[in-house]
Amino acid sequence: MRRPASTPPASEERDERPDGAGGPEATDDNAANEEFAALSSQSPTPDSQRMLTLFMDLGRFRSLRDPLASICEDLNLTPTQVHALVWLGHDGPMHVGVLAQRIGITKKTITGVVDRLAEMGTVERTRDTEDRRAVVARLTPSGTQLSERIARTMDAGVRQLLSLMAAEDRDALFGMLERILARLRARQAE
Amino acid sequence: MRRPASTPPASEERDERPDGAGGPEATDDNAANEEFAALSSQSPTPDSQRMLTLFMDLGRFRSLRDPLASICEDLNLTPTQVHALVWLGHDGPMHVGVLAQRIGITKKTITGVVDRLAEMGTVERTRDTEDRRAVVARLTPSGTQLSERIARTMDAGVRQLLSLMAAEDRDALFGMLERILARLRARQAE
DNA sequence: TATTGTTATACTCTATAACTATA
DNA sequence: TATAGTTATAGAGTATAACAATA
Repeated sequence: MRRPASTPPASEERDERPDGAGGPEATDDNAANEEFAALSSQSPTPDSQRMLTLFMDLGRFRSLRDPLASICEDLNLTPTQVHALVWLGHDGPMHVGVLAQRIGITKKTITGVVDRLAEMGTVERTRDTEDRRAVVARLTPSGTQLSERIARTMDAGVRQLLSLMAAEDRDALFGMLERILARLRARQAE
Repeated sequence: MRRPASTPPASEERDERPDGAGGPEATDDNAANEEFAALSSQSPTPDSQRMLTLFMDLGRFRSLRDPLASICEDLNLTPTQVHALVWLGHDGPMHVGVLAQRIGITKKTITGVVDRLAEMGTVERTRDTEDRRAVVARLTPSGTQLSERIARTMDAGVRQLLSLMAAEDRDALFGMLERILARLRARQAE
């Protein structure tokens, strides 16, 4: 899964992997990367340690590995497949390269993922008439049905989380997340 | 990765996969499962839909797939390996079965994971003298060093998140998470 | 008999490298 | 030349099934 542990970085020909993959189009995460490098050289703060401890404690109740893992179990899908179906259901048809960005995998990997989704009849490929190099992935009716089922399960998970919170905490959380989002968007616009 | 898509459930002989895997010892997630089944049959609420929209919007900036993905990149480790090292570093030596629970994989899978970690010299196996069936995994000095490096990177990620929030929001979030945790613990104690 | 792990098998995910088609 | 995807190859993750050792 990883490089053979002996291959040198060879940073020239590497496939772009926009991990902090941003807006609908390209993103410049250079600034974000530099910021993170600066942060990495600094020391933990009381706040960051407190937050990490909370995360680990929560991880004892629900695995931190993949929030969508339980959905995969029930529907007999892999995490990657679930993420692909969720994004296609939420945003509609898109280039497979963009889909790869959303999921957080490379363009080489997305080919096989879309292959298998197409084989099971949930996704179909078409060529973009504008740019004939590009391949557009789109949900089939059966895939739409499946993605809606996933969305319902995700919604139930969210309701389970919300049921653990008092009403005022819920409202506070919404405001908090919206402010974080506004910051991210402002930073992206730069 | 999944079952061959044709195998019947055969719910008798299946390996236990405690996805909501709880405390240090066994957990009864029967109650939690029943509650979730009840939630799944209900409809989305304005709150749950608002929350889901926020999640998806955040997912455009940072892939929702695995929060630790970027650490894997840098250190040339897989997500599963990172999670194993994090838990062993945080909680100390433990039975490989417990480690599997923490990560969210089955006991069949943990064997290969620990195999590879042992090959790269970060983890070693010993027998539990109390229960000679059980195998204890423990970090080597080199593994401890690596897990500390991962912890520092995680801390930087947390500081990056906190830097997006106002001081009062940070305090509010801590209180919120602590109350959620208290609820989970109370429910577990039942 | 029940529990803890391991082994064997098969499929999926993933990255690297080399390639094709289009811009 | 640069970009969007695909193909080929190989290592790692994962589940099912069958098994061994211990309780």
